[in-house]
Amino acid sequence: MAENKRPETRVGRATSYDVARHAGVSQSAVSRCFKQGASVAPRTREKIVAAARALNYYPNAIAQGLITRRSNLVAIIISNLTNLYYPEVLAELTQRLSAQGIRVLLFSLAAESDVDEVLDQVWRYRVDGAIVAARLDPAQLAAFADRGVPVVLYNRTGEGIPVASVCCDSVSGEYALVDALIEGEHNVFGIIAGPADSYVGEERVEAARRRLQLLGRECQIVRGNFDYASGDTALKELMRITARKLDALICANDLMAIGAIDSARINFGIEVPHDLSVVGFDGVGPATWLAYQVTTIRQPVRRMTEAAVDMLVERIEQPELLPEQRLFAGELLPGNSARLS
Amino acid sequence: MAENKRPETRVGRATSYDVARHAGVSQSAVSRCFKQGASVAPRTREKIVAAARALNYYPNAIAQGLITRRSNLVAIIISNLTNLYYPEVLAELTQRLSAQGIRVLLFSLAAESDVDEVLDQVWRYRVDGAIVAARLDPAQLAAFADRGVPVVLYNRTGEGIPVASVCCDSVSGEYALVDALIEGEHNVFGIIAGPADSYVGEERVEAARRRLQLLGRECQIVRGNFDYASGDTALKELMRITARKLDALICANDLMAIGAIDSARINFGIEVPHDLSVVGFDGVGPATWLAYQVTTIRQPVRRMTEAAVDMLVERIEQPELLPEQRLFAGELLPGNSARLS
DNA sequence: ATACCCTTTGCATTCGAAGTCATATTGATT
DNA sequence: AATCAATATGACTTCGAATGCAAAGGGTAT
Repeated sequence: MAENKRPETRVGRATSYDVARHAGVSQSAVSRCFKQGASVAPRTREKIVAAARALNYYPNAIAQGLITRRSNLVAIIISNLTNLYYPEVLAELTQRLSAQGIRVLLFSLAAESDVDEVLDQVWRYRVDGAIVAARLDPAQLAAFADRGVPVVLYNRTGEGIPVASVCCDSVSGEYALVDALIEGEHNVFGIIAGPADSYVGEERVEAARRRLQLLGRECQIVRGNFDYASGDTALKELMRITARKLDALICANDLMAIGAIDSARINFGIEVPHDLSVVGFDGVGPATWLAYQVTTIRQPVRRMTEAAVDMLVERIEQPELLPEQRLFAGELLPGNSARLS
Repeated sequence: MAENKRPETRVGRATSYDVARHAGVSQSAVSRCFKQGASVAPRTREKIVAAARALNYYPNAIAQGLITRRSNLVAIIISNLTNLYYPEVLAELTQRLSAQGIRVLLFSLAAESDVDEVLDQVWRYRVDGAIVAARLDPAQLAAFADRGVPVVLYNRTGEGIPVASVCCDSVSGEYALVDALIEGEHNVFGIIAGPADSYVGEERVEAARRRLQLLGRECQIVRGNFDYASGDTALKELMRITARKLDALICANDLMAIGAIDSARINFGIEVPHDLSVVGFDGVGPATWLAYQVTTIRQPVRRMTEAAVDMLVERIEQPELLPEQRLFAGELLPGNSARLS
């Protein structure tokens, strides 16, 4: 400990060679020492650990990635983080992957058209896998398969192409909502759809429409884009179309439901749920706020993210595993934004 | 083009050697071809580009990182993504970094105590820099300096230790809010603070308290934890303490302000802003919803994220640059949750 | 003491691209 | 045709850790 200079004055960080020299062993020994289950004598290990600590040594994950062909990186590709629903998903995914010793390379799309540029980077970083909550076209999905990079889609499917995916069941969810509304004796139904390029959006609307049709009810559909303002706009449009007769409103997500509720109360002086019942989908935080208590389907985010991570890790370890789709039922939150009986 | 097998049957992806062989040139040539501004004859370049395309070649960023000692990775460390304010920041940062050719390694903390484990990984991946929106203790900050990894703190400072940071000015923001409330002739002031370990939380509360004191007003302070439910709880507590006389409420963030507004209206039948004025901080999406229209300070997120990325990139390129603090004034959104005059 | 086995250890090579240096090619100039 | 500069190209080494293989060490049984 007589040295008062830094152990190694070089600019870069200590390498396994530095540690080896300091401990009087070979580089191989250092490598083995940090590898779980390799044969190293206790005395040697001690010396190496001491040297590593003295030099502040951290193995270079980049070099490890190069030689082992395992980057321990997973790409998470999310289209619009501003959708209130995704932050929770992202936090869950990140923490679960961390727990598995996997790091997250995050890609957030400003526009869906940026997917190709993102994929370019994904290939370069030799990620071990990817979790995607964005629309991928068949060619893009094929690229993953070609390269042997496992993918798990989140709340999307391959739409014909076999890909592993985790989804919340739109159909059973919407059926439950529609059935509950029917119980509540509503007459004039409206639907606020999501943007046309949203997979779950279309699925939810289609399911609701079909169920209503089956039960012999007409409905008006207006398109929104999943945000608060579009809930307001769409509600106004529906009020116009139905000559203010609307009394049951199905929204493709909670945020639009909230926008519609506010609009109904404030712009039209309508009481929710007394005069108008509104239901949503997702179970985001604000849906449970006192002012809204939206009747909605809560997605089991924890179970879904757990499934996504499990499926991905499995496929990284066993690339030959076949695609599998896992569909989780959501839970009906009765809330207080709809008369249900 | 007579081959109907894949160009290269190996499991891994094509390397620069494969491309070189296919194009009949050396590996060096391939490397140069993909490097901006290197000398390659047009004819050679064509051959290489054609070969690269044929083999579906993407340079291995891991290998590049090893040899150049530049990973082009930046760590983003965020404590609680569920804070409504961060998703927007994260999306902005990610997109801006992408535009600079930098990839994001995301770390989301479940608990503040996980920072050391996260940093361990940060060192291993040899990130070029980090943007941190989480509490770092002096030792952790020193570790960044030791390793020569530039950091930019987001809405935090080094609290004595010099570090580059980007913040929204709590003091001027709270002064503006307090002054506006004073204009509105309020008498009984309450404050809902953030959690004790939040830097901005403490700063905002302290600023508001000081300003009130300066103007000769007393106030009651109750601690919340930045979420909706704690706004509700804290409001109840304040109503108890003040024997329902509370008529001006300053909340350390918008989410608690919203919780308090809902609680006041629904649990106490109080009219906001007629009987109670509530102000927040941040300018998150829900603050502008029709039902709330929170009077608040909007953080200039775009300018702040731009500054954070610029500062970081500058420091990656010129490590000798000294720490700099950039403080952005927020904009007072008058809203409709407070009587201001 | 010898033979034998099992654990430890080091040497040398490998991953894939970048960059240094020396050589080859090209073209312009005389 | 000879000369020189400028450009183009390839051979070789490097980054830092992992690993196959051979050799050395340590212990036990004979």
